[in-house]
Amino acid sequence: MTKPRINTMGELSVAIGVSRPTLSRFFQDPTRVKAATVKRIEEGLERVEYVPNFFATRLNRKSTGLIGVIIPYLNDLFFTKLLEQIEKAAMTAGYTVISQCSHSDPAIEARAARTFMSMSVDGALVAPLGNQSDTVVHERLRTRLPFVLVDSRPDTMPNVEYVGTDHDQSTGLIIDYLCRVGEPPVFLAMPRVNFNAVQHENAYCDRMVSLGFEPTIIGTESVDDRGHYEAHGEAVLDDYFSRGVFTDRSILCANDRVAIGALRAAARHGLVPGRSRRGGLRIAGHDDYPLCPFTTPALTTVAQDFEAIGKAAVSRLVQIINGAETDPTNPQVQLFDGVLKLRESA
Amino acid sequence: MTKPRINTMGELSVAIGVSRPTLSRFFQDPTRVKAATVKRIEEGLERVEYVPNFFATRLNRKSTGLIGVIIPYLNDLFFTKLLEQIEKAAMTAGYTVISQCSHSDPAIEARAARTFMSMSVDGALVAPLGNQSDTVVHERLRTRLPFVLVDSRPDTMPNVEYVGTDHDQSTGLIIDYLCRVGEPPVFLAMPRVNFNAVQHENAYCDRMVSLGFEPTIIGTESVDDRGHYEAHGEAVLDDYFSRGVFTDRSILCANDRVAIGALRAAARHGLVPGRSRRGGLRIAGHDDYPLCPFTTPALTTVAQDFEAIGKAAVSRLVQIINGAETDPTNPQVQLFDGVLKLRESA
DNA sequence: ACGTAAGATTTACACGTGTAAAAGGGAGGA
DNA sequence: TCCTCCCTTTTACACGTGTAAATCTTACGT
Repeated sequence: MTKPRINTMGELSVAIGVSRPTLSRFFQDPTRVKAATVKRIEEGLERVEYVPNFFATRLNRKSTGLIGVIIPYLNDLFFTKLLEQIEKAAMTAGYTVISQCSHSDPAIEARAARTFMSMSVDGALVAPLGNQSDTVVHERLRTRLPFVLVDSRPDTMPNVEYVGTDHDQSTGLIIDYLCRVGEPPVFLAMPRVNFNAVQHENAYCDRMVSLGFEPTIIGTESVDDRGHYEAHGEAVLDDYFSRGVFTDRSILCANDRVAIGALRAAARHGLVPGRSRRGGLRIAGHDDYPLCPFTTPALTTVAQDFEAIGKAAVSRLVQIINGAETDPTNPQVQLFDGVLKLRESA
Repeated sequence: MTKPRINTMGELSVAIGVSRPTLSRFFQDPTRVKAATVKRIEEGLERVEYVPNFFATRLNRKSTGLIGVIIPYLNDLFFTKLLEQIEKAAMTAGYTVISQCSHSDPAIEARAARTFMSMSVDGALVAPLGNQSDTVVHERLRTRLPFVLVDSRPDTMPNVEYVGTDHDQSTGLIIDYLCRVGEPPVFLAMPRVNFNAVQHENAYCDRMVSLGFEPTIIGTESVDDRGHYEAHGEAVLDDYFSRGVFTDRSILCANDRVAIGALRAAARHGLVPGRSRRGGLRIAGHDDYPLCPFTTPALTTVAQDFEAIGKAAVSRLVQIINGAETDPTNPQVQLFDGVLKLRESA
């Protein structure tokens, strides 16, 4: 029933009569061993149980086959969806992902970075925490390892490889739509914990101005809330709605989680946002959070292409790992377009 | 600006004039080194940059200080919330968490288990995939390492330590409430991909029978959907509602994600579930998914105590790691009570 | 000045595997 | 039969740290 357990390659080599270095080659790449020997080894492994020691194998290899990934929050489907795509892409590329979460704490983010360095990961993929991120930490990672930023990029680090969404395009897309079909939108911002937050605001202002409208931004005053975006959206709009303000306007939210809070505020005030009633209240989001099709009303938003971003980030990182040149004065930046998701809320 | 980099403890020891074994002790536990020496070492570390090699340190220690955690899905706030609590608890207990996601694939789950064994993690915490989980994999982990199951427990593994929610209690709680205030509920099940699914159904039936009502279960026919619970809930109820069935009943959903789909189905049919209208449609969920307060109407549900479960799981695992006896014929099972969250939908 | 003990150093070996160089073996072709 | 080539084995060393035992240093009390 329970196969005898073997702990070292040495024991294994005497147990199945194949030399240890041959076993070493076998476990790294079976094609480097004669077919007949492969068969003998595999038969041997049927009889005993053995897994090569992870630490011993990585200790001497030139490449550890590891990719480190840092995401800022765990309780946000946006990042988990991104992580999911990254893990899948890395797996097909033959890498093992070590993922760490910052838990919105710069100290933990720094700790994760140190772990990666001490593990000699082949490269690191980082979705930064935001304003609180310790730039020094990222800078150190960048100079030590192949390093690609994902999702958002600090403006203090213009010299970093980056993969994300083209917010000018994606935000422009939904603004154009909103303006085409009804009132130009007010922008419900999120707390400026993130570089994307500012970027969103700017993209909104630029587009509004270029369309000849006056930008109006609300919801920036509320500080922090460490990722409680829904509560933020609800609180801000609840305040305005109860004063009778914005109840018949278009409201573009910084992201879908804020928008979900906004929908909630509308419902509390008996307002039903919808694209059908031209001229009335409309609410739109950004990101295409997985739950958007199931909100009431279903949320109109712009989808980020998680899969493309995840794949591109891994692919670029692997390129750098394999020796692709990177020019700090002119880093490669890949921006993906958003796609309009017309549903009911706007 | 950039401090000189040092790669090995040997080099570091000559650089700051402290012997290598002393440095080794310092990095494991500074209190084992005289205060004056600690100061000297720390001053030295100010001048140069050095991190101990992760693999080399773990290679020889009796304890690696690592805890392996496996969760089935990443795009489910339920599990990420659980993982978050586990990571925090582990961190305060002085352990480093290596988390892996099964991505609903038994092969990946098995691979993660193998990784843990090869990394000699001190213990493993596993939220199993469900029916598709390879029991042999769990069994092997259990016999090799301190091992605790979380969230759900296969009935094929009655001999495992387990921490989760008391579903009889939590489901009973909401059934009692629903029956007390209105019609006895129909149970909208989820695809039986999970042991909890069956357990929920059973808990529902038992309670209904003991209250003298006839249990009615719907939604079991739909297969798989690999975690698309919302779509499942919406599809099932949409079908019933369009035939005019269950439009004025109480509907208890297997979990909140199913319930969110159910709310959506109701909205599509112009139905507004709510506890205010006694005798009308009511919809309730289970788990207290973080978005529940923001659905329209806000979802009445039973909260699982993520924090308690995460802490208890880590704490129990650490006990076992530290030598606590475990009796396979009588494993410790810790079940936490759910808490009723009365909101608007029921 | 001496003895003592706590902490530091030295020495030596261990962990389990990677890897390179040299030596060995077997199958195929002439 | 011999030679050649490919694969395997042998041998030897390396990786960076843990750890135990013995020795040394230092400070302290007398």
